[in-house]
Amino acid sequence: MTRRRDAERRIVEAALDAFGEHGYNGTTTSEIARRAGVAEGTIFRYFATKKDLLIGVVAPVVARVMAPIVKRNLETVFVRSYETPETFMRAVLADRLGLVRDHPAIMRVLAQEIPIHPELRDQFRASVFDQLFPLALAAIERFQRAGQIAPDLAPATVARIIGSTFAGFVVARVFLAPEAAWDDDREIDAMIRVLARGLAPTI
Amino acid sequence: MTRRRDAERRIVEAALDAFGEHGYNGTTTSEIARRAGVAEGTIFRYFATKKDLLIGVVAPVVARVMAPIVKRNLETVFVRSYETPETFMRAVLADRLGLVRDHPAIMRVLAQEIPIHPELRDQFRASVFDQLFPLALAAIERFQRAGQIAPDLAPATVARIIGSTFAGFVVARVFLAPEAAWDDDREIDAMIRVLARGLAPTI
Amino acid sequence: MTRRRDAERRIVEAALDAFGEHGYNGTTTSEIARRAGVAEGTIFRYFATKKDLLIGVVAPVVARVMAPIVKRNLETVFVRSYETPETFMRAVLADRLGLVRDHPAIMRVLAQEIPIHPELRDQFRASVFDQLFPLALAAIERFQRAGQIAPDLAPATVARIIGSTFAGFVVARVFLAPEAAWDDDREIDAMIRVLARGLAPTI
Amino acid sequence: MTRRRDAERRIVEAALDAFGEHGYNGTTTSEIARRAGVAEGTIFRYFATKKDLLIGVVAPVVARVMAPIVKRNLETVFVRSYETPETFMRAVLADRLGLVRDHPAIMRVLAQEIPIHPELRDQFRASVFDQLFPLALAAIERFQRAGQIAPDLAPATVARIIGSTFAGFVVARVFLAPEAAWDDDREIDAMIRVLARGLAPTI
DNA sequence: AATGAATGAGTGTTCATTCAT
DNA sequence: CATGAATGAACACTCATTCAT
Repeated sequence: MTRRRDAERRIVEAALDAFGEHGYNGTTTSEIARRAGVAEGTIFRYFATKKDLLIGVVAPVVARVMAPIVKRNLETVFVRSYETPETFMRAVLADRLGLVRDHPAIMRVLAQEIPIHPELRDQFRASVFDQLFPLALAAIERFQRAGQIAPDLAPATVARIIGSTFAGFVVARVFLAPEAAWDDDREIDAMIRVLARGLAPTI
Repeated sequence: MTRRRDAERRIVEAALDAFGEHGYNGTTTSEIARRAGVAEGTIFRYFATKKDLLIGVVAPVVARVMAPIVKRNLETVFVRSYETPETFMRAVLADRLGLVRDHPAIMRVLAQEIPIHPELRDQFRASVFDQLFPLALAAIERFQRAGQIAPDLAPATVARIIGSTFAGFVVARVFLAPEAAWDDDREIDAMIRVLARGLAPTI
Repeated sequence: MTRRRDAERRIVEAALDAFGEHGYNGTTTSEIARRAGVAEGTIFRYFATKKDLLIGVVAPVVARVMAPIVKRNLETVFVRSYETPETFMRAVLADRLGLVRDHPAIMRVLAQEIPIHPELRDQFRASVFDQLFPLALAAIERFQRAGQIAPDLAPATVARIIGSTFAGFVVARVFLAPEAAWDDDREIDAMIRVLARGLAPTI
Repeated sequence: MTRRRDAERRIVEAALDAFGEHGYNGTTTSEIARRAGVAEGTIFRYFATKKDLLIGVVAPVVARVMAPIVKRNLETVFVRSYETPETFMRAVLADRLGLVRDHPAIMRVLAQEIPIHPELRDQFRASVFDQLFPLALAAIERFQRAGQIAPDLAPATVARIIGSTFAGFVVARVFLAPEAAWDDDREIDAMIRVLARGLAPTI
């Protein structure tokens, strides 16, 4: 039993690593088997096809890992009334950065394969995007009504600017230069400060 | 000559489209030949291997299309002394958005294949990133010395925030929702305003 | 012991059914295991290889089921002096039809696999054909000497005509149209009558 | 062009031989390629799947070789008013024997694979059986009305007896003992005589 | 120069067989 | 003994590349 779960887990991890390095189409099942330390046939005991390793392993990880975390953390984040946009953004960023730091390989594979596989795209859109975006818009509008974010900015634009800034940091931090000496607190402070002032209403 | 260049051009365009849709590894040379309206063997008269269609077609497009434009436009952009960060950012954004709008397929393929092919990554880094980033940092530092951008922000952080915000807009605009009704001027105004205020020194 | 024999019997029956439906090469051991309600490994406790399920199960069935019945019934049939070819043919046909009706699946598998597996062919030829044919020829010659079958017909030809006519009925009856409403007695009467008259000496 | 047709023909012949020897499922595409003297990939230039080698080569041969010959020869055979059942049966047997003698391998493969592949069975039934049987029944009924075949015999039974007798000869002649010294004329005479007398009305 | 048929190494997948539990 | 997870050789099929025309 331990063995079994162990083999499946090793296959999934090997597939993630390999997909991340060479892409889905550039990865052979024999390489996954070699990396996982199992026979090639063993892969197909757990996943009927190679695509099931993507859809059935990467995507469920989206659903299971992302959605719950998203729901649990972000809902409290968004529902909870933050006093200022700063504290709001700081909470969101901490959550998202933690998520990516915990699952960098999955994020990487997702980013690479989503443009190519419509199934992945649909699943990702439905399970993640459609749940996050409305919550974010609602929170932004609340801050606009409270006079803490400029009311003439379209909420979608605000969300995109915040999201882009965070995503840029996460991508640079985790993918582009993971080995650089990052001072996370300083970076986060800088981003929060720039965004908070930039989004504030004109006095 | 015209004939020849014509065939080569059609092959390159066909490869770009196909790579963009199915990725490099998910595209067959026979599909490229079919799309280009040439025989499969003809492809190999112009490109010794399939990878040369990526390295030798996509990447040279990076070098030829990006670098010159980059050099010509951005150098003037960066060298020219802008009066305010607003005008600076507006010029940069206009240039980058134009570039992506003119070559969306190449951008897409680049984004997809760069994580997979080290050669592409190196070439891109050398020809684009290494040329842009120092110029951007220099401009930002100039604004900081002029008291127009907060001096306590790390120039690299500033560059990343600006770049992320612009990239987020471009990605949404060109790739994620190209069919939506975008009011480019309004979006650009919003981004510039948020960034300018956010980056401004504390009074 | 009962258990064991029970499992073995279920495996054999499952194999027969599956071989009959998809052929030997088209049947997987896992399907046999599923049909038999045993684990895949259990099959190999009783039969060292898959081929032993054909050679060692189907063929022994030929030897055990066919030969004894053959010997017991047909020897009495052939040895016993029938008064007329009609009664002789009627006895043979009844016996053969009963055999096929009792073991239709084995007959079917035999017919399908004999052309492919030389071992099966040899075993079948030795255990069945070589025992039947001489007896049949002897009986026919006896009738010819008794003036009940035309003496100018080659005994082998007579045997073949009788055998073909019976086989055609059996095949149609058991395999081609098993669900049709057959009036066995009428069909048998017709065949016997046609053969008896056709084989009778010219007056 | 000659080359091309030559390769396709060699593949078909190699497939026929191999299927005949080891059955469809027992034959590998690499063996077919080796026998045909082409690369394995070449097979798939002409036949998209291995099954197309069966369906698309064997079955069309049924349709093309059998049906036309059937239509041309047998229709004239059946439509033409024969004076006696003897001449009728002699014509039918000559035609069928010729067909099998010309395409023994295809007949063999058909016999082996028809029980396993429903597509083949349906195609064979529709293109051959459904066309032959009604014609045969009509001819038999004509002879019964003319008082040349016993009227109390069911036409289907008569057809089956004639067909079985012929099939038994063909099978023995072409498949079981192709190397034996056969006196075809004598065998045919014997069969025709036995059947004609056997089927004749009681005086 | 252009073609596209031929190639064969390589791919995802299957399955008879083994063996630790 | 029975099990069924693991195995890996073998399979049908693909596709970048070659080359005779």
